[in-house]
Amino acid sequence: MPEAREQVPLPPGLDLLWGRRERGKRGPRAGLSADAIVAAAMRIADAKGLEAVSMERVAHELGFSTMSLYRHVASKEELLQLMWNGSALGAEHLVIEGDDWRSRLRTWAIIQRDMLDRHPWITQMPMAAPPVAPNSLHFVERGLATLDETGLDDADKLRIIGLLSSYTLSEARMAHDAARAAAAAQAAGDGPSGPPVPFDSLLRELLDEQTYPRLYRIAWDPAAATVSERDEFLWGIDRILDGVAALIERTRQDRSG
Amino acid sequence: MPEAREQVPLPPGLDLLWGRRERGKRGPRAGLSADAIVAAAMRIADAKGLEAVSMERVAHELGFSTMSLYRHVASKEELLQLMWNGSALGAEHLVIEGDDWRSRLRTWAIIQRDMLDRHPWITQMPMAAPPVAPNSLHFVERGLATLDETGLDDADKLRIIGLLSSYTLSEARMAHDAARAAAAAQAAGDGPSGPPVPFDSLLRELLDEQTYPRLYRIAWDPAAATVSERDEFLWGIDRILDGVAALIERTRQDRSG
DNA sequence: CACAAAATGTATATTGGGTACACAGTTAGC
DNA sequence: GCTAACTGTGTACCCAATATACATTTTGTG
Repeated sequence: MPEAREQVPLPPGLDLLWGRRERGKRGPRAGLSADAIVAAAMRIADAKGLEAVSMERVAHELGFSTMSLYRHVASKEELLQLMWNGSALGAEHLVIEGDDWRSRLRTWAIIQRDMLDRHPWITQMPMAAPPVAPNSLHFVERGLATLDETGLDDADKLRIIGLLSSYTLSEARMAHDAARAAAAAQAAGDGPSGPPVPFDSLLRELLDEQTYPRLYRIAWDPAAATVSERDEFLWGIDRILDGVAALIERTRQDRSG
Repeated sequence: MPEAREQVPLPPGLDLLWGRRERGKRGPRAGLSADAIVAAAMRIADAKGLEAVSMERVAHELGFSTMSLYRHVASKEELLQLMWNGSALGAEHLVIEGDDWRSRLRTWAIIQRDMLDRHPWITQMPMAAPPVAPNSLHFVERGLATLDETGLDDADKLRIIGLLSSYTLSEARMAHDAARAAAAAQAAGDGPSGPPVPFDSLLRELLDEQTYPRLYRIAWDPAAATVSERDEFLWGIDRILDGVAALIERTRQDRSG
């Protein structure tokens, strides 16, 4: 792999992402490319989970030898970075409809959540660095755009985007973790000890009333647990949007007052 | 390791956490214990990061052989679960001061953030299952208690706790990732290519005005980046609390109206 | 046009980490 | 004292990432 054109030294992987890694003209035409590798890795991750993504497996999927990947990708960590960026593919052509900032911002958050659900492995990725990938930044840019006519200053807009992203990412992660755990329990439960125990009865089993009075009450409330995870997620988004609305209101009053 | 007492089958690791894994009386007195192993693993993780925690290293730290750990801990994954629970040690004796729900809940969130900062590896942990650990649940219970006199119903209280937790966890994760990346760049920058590039100049380098107009403006704004990460975090907490306040207000009106 | 330089793909080997397994020594209770 | 239930350990195996050296292909240059 040739050195990056001499400029600001980018963190590993970012040079490729931003098109700053040049390939020489000599040598055989490459039968492989970073894009193909990333696509194969994403296919595997979508189908079998992130832990199924090994260099050997990706290479095999493409019909090449394991080591051939290293001619196009510096390390597995870099490959993961590229997968992250790949997951946000299409953010550049994203158009968000909506009359007011609130419905637009809500849609933006939902799109992000859907993206995470489409590629559940994203929430499992060990991220060594803040994701400064082109596609991610496109998506942030679209988020900022939803707040164009709110009168907020730029810093606050960015903070709002960060707030919603943090929450969305975290909720998706928990939901995916739970789904994985359920699937694992399912698989294990096929064994000697019968079917797995659902989460609720687990809590009922473990919580005693003295130590955890409030949780105990919630665990035993028959009305609980009727809300889907997605609705729980949306509930949280709406609370945050309430907070944003308050901020916008206050900002407007400050300005006119 | 003996089988768990016959009851509801718990996910791996939880039986130990909830004191349901019995040890026989015969045999030599154990020189090792799950607690000691977890403590050693946490020491290593605190000092050298989560990736430094290997079974070999933990065992060596304790002066035992690698395989001895497996007499007390079923797998590395279980050890990680136990570490997670260990990080929330002390939640049972937590007392949160404050006159109104808002200041109490704010304090609760800050305590959680401080806990995560004390053990940065928590945010790196691959969590295969929702954390149903005694200490974590204690902490949740304390969070619910801050909302005791708000008139909210239980389900909403739990959602609020989840919302704040999600945000806090996610923010801590990003902050730690960034810190790790900076440290890594520091180490790498000692090499041939000189000192590493700070995050801001990186963005200025990469963003072009046409594609990312809003981000471009923010990146080049001299007034930006003067706020500490902690203040950014608190800003988000306050937005969420605004949203919670709105919900409480609305709930009270619904009830009286 | 020959040939050196620059690439690509691959086989081999090393390293590191998790863990199955068998065995030796130890202790409680019959 | 005998035995079952333990504990700690050495050895072996497997998997995954990746350094290295090599054969092969292409290109630009003298």
